[in-house]
Amino acid sequence: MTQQVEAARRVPLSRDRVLAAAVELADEVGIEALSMRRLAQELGVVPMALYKHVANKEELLNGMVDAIVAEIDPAVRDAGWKRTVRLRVLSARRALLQHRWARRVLESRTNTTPAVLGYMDSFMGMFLAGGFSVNLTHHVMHALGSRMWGFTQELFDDPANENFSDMAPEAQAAMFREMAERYPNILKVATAASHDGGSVVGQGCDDQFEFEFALDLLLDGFERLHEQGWTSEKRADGAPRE
Amino acid sequence: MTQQVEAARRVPLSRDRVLAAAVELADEVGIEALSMRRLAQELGVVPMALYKHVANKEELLNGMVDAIVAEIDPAVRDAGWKRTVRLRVLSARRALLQHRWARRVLESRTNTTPAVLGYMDSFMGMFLAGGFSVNLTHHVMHALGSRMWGFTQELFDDPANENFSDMAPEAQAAMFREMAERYPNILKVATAASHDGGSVVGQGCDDQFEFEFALDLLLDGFERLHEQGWTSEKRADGAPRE
DNA sequence: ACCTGAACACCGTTCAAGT
DNA sequence: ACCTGAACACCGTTCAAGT
Repeated sequence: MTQQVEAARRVPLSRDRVLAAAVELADEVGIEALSMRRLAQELGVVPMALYKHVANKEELLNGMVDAIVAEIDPAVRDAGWKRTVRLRVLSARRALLQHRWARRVLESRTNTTPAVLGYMDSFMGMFLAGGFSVNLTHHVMHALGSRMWGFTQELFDDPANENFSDMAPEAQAAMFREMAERYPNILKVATAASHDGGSVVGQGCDDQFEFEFALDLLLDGFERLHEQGWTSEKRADGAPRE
Repeated sequence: MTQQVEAARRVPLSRDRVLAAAVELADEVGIEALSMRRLAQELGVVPMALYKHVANKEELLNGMVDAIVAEIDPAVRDAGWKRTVRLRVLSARRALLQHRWARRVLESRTNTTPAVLGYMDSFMGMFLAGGFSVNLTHHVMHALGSRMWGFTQELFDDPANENFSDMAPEAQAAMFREMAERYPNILKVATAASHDGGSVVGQGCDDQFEFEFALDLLLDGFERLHEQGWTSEKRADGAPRE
């Protein structure tokens, strides 16, 4: 450990080394525990030394996002727009899932970086190459939203009922009764979902399946609109075309 | 101002008063400037006084979310599932848009509160009442994701090009050339979008339109699956039913 | 028993003093 | 000119001392 620090001290700092260490540290201890001070300590330098390579913490986070975006596979060629888009999204999903902090950081970014813009540009290119009109491409990008990054807000991120299995049987029963009374529909859906899944509550959802379910619903919808030649453009008289 | 503080000091603190003040303060100064210390100051009390009404900051944020969720209109009756769901989502959207911090706080919450569970429960109820199977209801809820809260991650939140119009003409032209070279597709889509919109870059997107576009794509998809009697349930031999 | 000021263990970042 | 320790202005929360 001390050896690592010593070795690290010998190699001169660089922006890349700072970013790589930040990604690694966030992977290990979580994004909320990633501070400039802690990162500096990990690199064996004084906190202020970081500020020569990143302007501030905001720029550090931008750089970290770029590093993750770089891990997304390039678009496959000659596969048809639908398959190309689908594969790309699932590749993005894989990259983002490997760094659990990446989703939140990406969402919180307001200044889009070159890497992010580049990804979006190539993404739009897949639709345009597939014959989509510029107009439809625009709306379709909005509809995908953060799904183009391979994620959507999962409403039960880490279900709080992880401790459910640790609870005493009578406490479980009481919670069950309360759920049945106050949230009958949730209970119905949750128990059905875990039917062939895992435990009674929680763990029942296959995130990957749900993600692809929604993705394919949208892609099918896009396909239908594309075939119809749908557009949101107004005609000269101001009435919508459709 | 001092009068307000004086008046506030006279009324005894309560959980509701703390939460209301927190919502108001977040509306005014933004969520990142909302601190326990600042909130206490606004209420004319010592910071530690807050801890008698909320266990910690996390619980304060939970309470704030609940307050916003309470602003969402109840489901309309006898309107058909599609219309009911649509109206509810758009009502949620209105509530969430009135408090720009609410989206981020809602997303960051991991322990779902009773109010949030109640909303989700009534949301599932709309599909079930519309004749959806429990199975389809489950997947459909996942597909809606955060859209059921009336928002989706807008990829250009506050476009950084707000300052674009402030730039010198030659700087604008240079940026334009760089965009054309590095991000040709983004440029194409952006200029087309702002065709009947506003300026050349940015301001071109009607968020409300884009939101409803995606929402309706999904609702139409749900309708189709519902009519087909789609299900993800496995048959006895383990093969998917469809 | 209740209330609260001081203190603790952190932040990101500035700045001036040291080399 | 470069580097960096101390300092500034904050956090959320603990805790003991005061009433």
